[in-house]
Amino acid sequence: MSTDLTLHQRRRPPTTDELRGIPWLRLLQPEERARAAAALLVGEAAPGDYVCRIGKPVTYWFGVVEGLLKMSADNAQGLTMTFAGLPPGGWFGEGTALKREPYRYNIQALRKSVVAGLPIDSFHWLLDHSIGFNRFVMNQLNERLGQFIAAREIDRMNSPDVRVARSLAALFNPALYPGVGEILRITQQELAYLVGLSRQRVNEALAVLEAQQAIRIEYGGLRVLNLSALRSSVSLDKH
DNA sequence: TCATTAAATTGTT
DNA sequence: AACAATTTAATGA
Repeated sequence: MSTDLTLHQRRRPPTTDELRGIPWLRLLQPEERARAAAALLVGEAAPGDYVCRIGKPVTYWFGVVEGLLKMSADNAQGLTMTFAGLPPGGWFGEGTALKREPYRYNIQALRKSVVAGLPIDSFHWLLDHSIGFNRFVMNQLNERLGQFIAAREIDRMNSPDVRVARSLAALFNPALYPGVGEILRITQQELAYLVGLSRQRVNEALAVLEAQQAIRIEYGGLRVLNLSALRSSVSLDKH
């Protein structure tokens, strides 16, 4: 199924097109930006590949340029809990990078993805020198906190329709994932892996959400019509 | 550019 | 889990 850390083998400098998709670069001063861009590396991750694993030392601050990743951890009972899906424009690992601690979760590619990495020394240099960068990281930490709390709630909910709705709302968070836009590129199979349901149940849940005018199903993805409806979605199950 | 074919994704049982 | 239907991507004239 998967091998380890192939990202760390074939890596290359990012193209200008890829740099455009990195949301925090435009918050930097020109000199800061030049320095960051020179340090950035990108690599490919095949489906099932781990970008980082629990316990490994932090070497990079990672971001998704293209594709889709899954952030998860195993709890004491050995069950896997998915915290978040990471669409393009999403950056993660700042908490552990800040403290130079080992990773606290696994990041795995759900499909062929392009992942960017900022070496941890450059990460700290930017923290020490750039106000814009600090703002971005602070906002990122704040939003992520809310997302972790939401993930725990989602995990406890038993209604599949609601789980799918909330997970979609999290994936669509414009503060964390400015690269997503109004169309979210995700297949129903990928969403099923993310939420922990079967594909046919996800398919059914999406149909319900479409009937509620919250989304529109499209081939290979979906369009979010009403984000707040997804967030506040409540179970309509019969007793 | 168009037509054909393969591959991916979705809808249903 | 399996199957058919649909959409997209790739190929070559």
